[in-house]
Amino acid sequence: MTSGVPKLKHSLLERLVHYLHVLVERHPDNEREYFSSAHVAALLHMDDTQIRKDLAAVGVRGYPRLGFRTLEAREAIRRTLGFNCRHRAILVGAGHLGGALAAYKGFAGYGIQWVGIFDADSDKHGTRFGRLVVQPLSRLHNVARKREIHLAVIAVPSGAAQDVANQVVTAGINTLWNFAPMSLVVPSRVYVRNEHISVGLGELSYHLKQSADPPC
Amino acid sequence: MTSGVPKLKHSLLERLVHYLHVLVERHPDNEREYFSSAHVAALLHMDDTQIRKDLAAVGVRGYPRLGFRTLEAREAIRRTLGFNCRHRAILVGAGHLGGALAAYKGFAGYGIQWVGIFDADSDKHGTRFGRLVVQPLSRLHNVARKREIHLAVIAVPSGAAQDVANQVVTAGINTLWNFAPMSLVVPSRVYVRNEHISVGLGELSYHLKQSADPPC
DNA sequence: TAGATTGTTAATCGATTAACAATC
DNA sequence: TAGATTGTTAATCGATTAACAATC
Repeated sequence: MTSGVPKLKHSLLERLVHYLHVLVERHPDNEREYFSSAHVAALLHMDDTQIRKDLAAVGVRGYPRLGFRTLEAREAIRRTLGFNCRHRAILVGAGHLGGALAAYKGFAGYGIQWVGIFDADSDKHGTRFGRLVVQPLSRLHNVARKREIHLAVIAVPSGAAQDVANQVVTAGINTLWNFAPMSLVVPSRVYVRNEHISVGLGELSYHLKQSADPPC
Repeated sequence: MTSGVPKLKHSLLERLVHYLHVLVERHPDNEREYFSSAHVAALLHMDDTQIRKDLAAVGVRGYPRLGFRTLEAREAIRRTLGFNCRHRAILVGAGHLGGALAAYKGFAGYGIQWVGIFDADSDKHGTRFGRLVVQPLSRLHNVARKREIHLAVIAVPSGAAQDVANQVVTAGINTLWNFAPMSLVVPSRVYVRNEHISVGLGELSYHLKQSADPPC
């Protein structure tokens, strides 16, 4: 491995997303030209040293007495995370969840560009989702041949997920975002991010159990 | 802090969920009476010592030469996470995402029992979601008065989320599962788990940027 | 018995936090 | 200048991994 750019840890990436929230979405401090590491740290219940180190890691330097430039930090984080790139993505599954994802306007701000929506159910074919029309999954190959597709979002029932994953991988897509509550088996070159609902639920359920009175 | 039971770390809870997947859902090894820590470790790309320590933490002892009893470990994890409890929950938001959550059969296996679905949009009132009918949010207080509600799942657009959170908290619900892509301000006694799509997206976007050719 | 696997202690590693000099 | 805040090194803390005796 002779790559010059070290791969950033997931934990850092996650913290960067939180910083971005604070910097752009969460607080009316948006408008402030500078912010201090202590300020962000307090909002996120973190140590301020961590903030400074993380910002240094993405190439942002602060100014003693003033803090960090909001605009500069925001753009550096966005660039680091790749939110300024255009990620061409397809959505497989036009059910409730697929509909929710297709309807979410926020994706555009993160660089996601939908180039196709697919579903196995022929009743759904032709249905409009914004600009796009639901197509049979069999058309995936044609779509993928025309333009490189970077990401496939899988929002189908568990029973269909592995089959969909196979087809998507065969079509040459190497990054998968899996919303089906099951693990997918894919070749090692393929990257899968699972959005398993049970992880969050496990945490919540434990919390509910702990605070139950009388104990469940 | 004189509580006898130490609060388990989130990281442990998350690992437990993964073990449960492997043990019940993921592999046909379901049927095996025993499993070894090395086996689970290999499937999850982890160190086997970690598995043994985690199982010990939830009170499961293994048997030298044999491993751990599948059934015993599974039930211990489920009990630890509270999946054997009945968590009475309401769902606020009957849009795409709310529909996806209401339709997900898996929740029953995690102890979630829906006791009400609410939406601000009067066009949706009366719509059936399985056994339940969408009600106006104003009826929340009545529903909450009849039976204690443990959890409120918030699946409304960003703009409405804070308002919904306020009402839910006023109705006496102290645990929130927030699917709206924004942070909620709540009293400190209220526990919020955020399911922010941007966290997963940040990781994926970074990965896509790294593997982009030509670089985005 | 020999051998596979656990349980646990010790060692390592990495992440977090504290301290403080440098800066404007 | 005094004071607030960064940048960075050192210290602490906790999590991970290695080692190995105990067990069946």
